[in-house]
Amino acid sequence: MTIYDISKMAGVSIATVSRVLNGNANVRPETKKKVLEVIEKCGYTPNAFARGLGLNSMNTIGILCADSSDLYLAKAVYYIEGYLRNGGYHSILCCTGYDLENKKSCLNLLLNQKVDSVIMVGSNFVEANDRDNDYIREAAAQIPIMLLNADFEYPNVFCTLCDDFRSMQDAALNLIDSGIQDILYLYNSRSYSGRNKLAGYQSAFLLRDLTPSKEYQQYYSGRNDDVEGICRFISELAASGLTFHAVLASEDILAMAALKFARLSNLRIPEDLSVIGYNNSILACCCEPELTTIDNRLEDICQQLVKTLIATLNGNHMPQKTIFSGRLIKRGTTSF
Amino acid sequence: MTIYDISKMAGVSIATVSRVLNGNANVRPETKKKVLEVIEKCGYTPNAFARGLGLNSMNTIGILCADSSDLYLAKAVYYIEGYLRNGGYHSILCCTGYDLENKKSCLNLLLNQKVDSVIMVGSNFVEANDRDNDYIREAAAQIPIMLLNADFEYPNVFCTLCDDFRSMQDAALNLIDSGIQDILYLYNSRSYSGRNKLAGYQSAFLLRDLTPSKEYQQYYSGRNDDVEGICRFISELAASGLTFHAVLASEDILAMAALKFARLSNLRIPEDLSVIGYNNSILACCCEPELTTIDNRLEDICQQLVKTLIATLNGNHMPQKTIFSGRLIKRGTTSF
DNA sequence: TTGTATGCGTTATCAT
DNA sequence: ATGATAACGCATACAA
Repeated sequence: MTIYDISKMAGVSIATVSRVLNGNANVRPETKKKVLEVIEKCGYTPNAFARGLGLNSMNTIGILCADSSDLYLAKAVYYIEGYLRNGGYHSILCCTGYDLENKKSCLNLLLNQKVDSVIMVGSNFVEANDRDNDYIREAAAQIPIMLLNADFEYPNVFCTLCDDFRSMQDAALNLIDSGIQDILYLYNSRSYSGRNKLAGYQSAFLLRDLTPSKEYQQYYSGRNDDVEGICRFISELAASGLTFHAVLASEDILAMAALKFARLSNLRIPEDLSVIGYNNSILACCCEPELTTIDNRLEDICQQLVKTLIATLNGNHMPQKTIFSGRLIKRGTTSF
Repeated sequence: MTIYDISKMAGVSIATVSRVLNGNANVRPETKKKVLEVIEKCGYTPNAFARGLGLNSMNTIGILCADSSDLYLAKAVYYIEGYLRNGGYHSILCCTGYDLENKKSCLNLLLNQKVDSVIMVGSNFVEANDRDNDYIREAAAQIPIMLLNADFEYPNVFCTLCDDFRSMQDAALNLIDSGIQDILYLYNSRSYSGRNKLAGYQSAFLLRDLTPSKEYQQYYSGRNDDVEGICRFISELAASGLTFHAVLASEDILAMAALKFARLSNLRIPEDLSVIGYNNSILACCCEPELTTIDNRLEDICQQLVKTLIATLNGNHMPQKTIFSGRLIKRGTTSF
C-alpha cells in the first residue's frame, strides 16, 4: 500500500495525497475528506524510509549513556525518552560504557544512522584531556549535541546541568554549622560532575576558615554496585585510625554503604555518625533511617534539555547553558 | 557526498561501489582496494535512509517496556541493547507505562517507523482478557514479536522467560521445610509472571499437604517505589492480628520493606522473621542483613532472546518458547 | 568482473 | 486547488 494506491482510489494525484498527509492548507475540504476516508479505510501509513529519504530526517534522536541500568542514568533516560516521544521524536538508545573508544564508536553509529541530534547523558562524556573531546566537536559540526550534567562550550553544543558544586557545598556547610568538622567525603567518579562535587565540599571548609584535609577525601575505585566492597573500604579507613563523625557521599549508594558500616560498628545514626547521600534515588528511602540526600532535579533538567533540543531543531535560537540548583532533602541520617 | 561521487573519483560505476560496500565477492581485488581508498579518504558513509528504502530495513529493533527506570526492566533494557548492538542492530526505546491504550499507541509508533522486530520487555504486555491481546497478534502478522518473561502462543511470537512458578515454589518449600508455615506472601503485580509466582507459592503448600490461606496472600496496590507505604501496609496487616514468621515477596523492594517493618517492630532477622525477595537486584545487597532472593537469570534470558531474534530475522527456524530456571540466592535473611 | 537502468515511496517544485 | 515530474541515494536485475 503506497501513496499511489491511495491516489488512484481517491481519484486524485499523489501530490494531493501528500498535501493531505502533511496538513498543507491548499486542499479543497471535500477533496481532503475523500482522501482521508480512503486512507482510513485502507489503514495506510506513509513509508517511513521514503519519508526519511525525502526529508533527510526520521525524527530520531540518539541517546548516549554509559549504563542505562545505573539508577541515576536510567531515570534520566526514562524522562528523556518520554519528553522526546511527546514531542514527536523517537529515541535510539546506545549504552557506551566508560571507555572513550566505545563512546566514539557508539556516537558514530548514531551519526551514520542520521539521527537529528545526540543527547549525551552524564558528565562522563566530557574527557579530562581536552583533545579527547574532539569527537564531540566533530559531531557538533553535523547536528546539535545535548549534554546532560556536563559543561562544554562549543558551537551547537547545549548543556543542561545541576549546580553540583553549590549543592555539595550547601550539604557540607550544614554539617559544619551543626558542629561536625571531621567529615569523610566519599566519591567514586572524577568526571566533571564528580570534580565539581568535591570542589564544593572543599569550598565549604574554606568558607568557614577551615582547611579541608586530603585524608578525608577518599576515592573509591571499585564497582559502584558493590555495597559490601564499599563498606569494607570505609571500615578499613576507620581501622587505619581516621576518625569521622559524618560521611558525605557523591552518590546514594556510597552513603548507604556508610550506613551499613555504622550498623556493623554499632554506631548510632545520626548521634554518632551523620550521613548525606546524593541523587535522592530510590535507595535513599530504602535505608533505615532514611537517607538525607541531595535532589538534583533530574526531571526538570531532562524536560528543559528536550525543550531546548526541539526548539533548536525548529530553528529557534536557544541558550547554550542552563543550570538548575539542587536541594537538600533532610531525612533521618542527619540531626540538623 | 554520495555513492556517485565515490564512483566518479574511483573511476568505476556506482554498482561496483555498492558491491564493495556490501562485501559482494565479485569485485577484482585491485578495484576493491581503489574504491576503499577513495571511501576512506572522503570518510564516506552510505546514506542510511536511502539504504533503508532500498532494503526495506534499517536494522532497527523496537524495545517496548513499561518503565525503563524500574530496576528490573532497566537491567533488561541494558542487556538487550548491548546484545542487539553487538549483532548489528539499533534499539529504539519506547516506555509505555501500564495502560493498554498507551501500549498500543507505542507499538504503532514502532510499526510505522518500520522496525524489524519489537521486543516487549515484561509480562505486563500480555493482558488477562485475551481479546485485548489482539494488538500483539496484529503486530506479529507484520514482524516477529519477542516477549521477555511472558507466555503467549501465536505464530511469529517468541517467548523467553524464567520459570517463576518453580522458583517461587522452591523458595516457599525451603521456608516450609525449615519449619515455618505462616508465610506472608506479598505481591504487587497480577501480570502473567505475577500470577505464576503466586501459584508457585500456593503449590508449595499443597505439595506438603497444607492449605494456603487467602489472608496470607496480600496484594499491594500502591506505587512500587514507596518503601514507606509498603512498610505501613505490612504493619497494618500485623496490627490486624495476622501472625507470620516469614515474608515471601514477589519483588525485592517488597522484601526490603518487610525488613524495615521488622526493624520498626523490633523483630530479629532471621530468628523472628525470615524474608525472601525476588530478582536479586541491587537492593538485595543494600539491606542489612543482605536479602535472600531469587535470581531469575535475566542476563541469560536477554542473551537468548536476542539470539533467537537475530536468527529469526536471518530466516532460521527457531523455538518459540525458551524457559530458564531461576535459582535461590541464600543470604542473611533466612536461616536455612 | 563491471556498467546501465530501474525501482524503492516519499516530498517539493513548477506548471496549469 | 491540483497534477506532472524531478529529486532523494541506494540496491540490484540484467546486459555486456
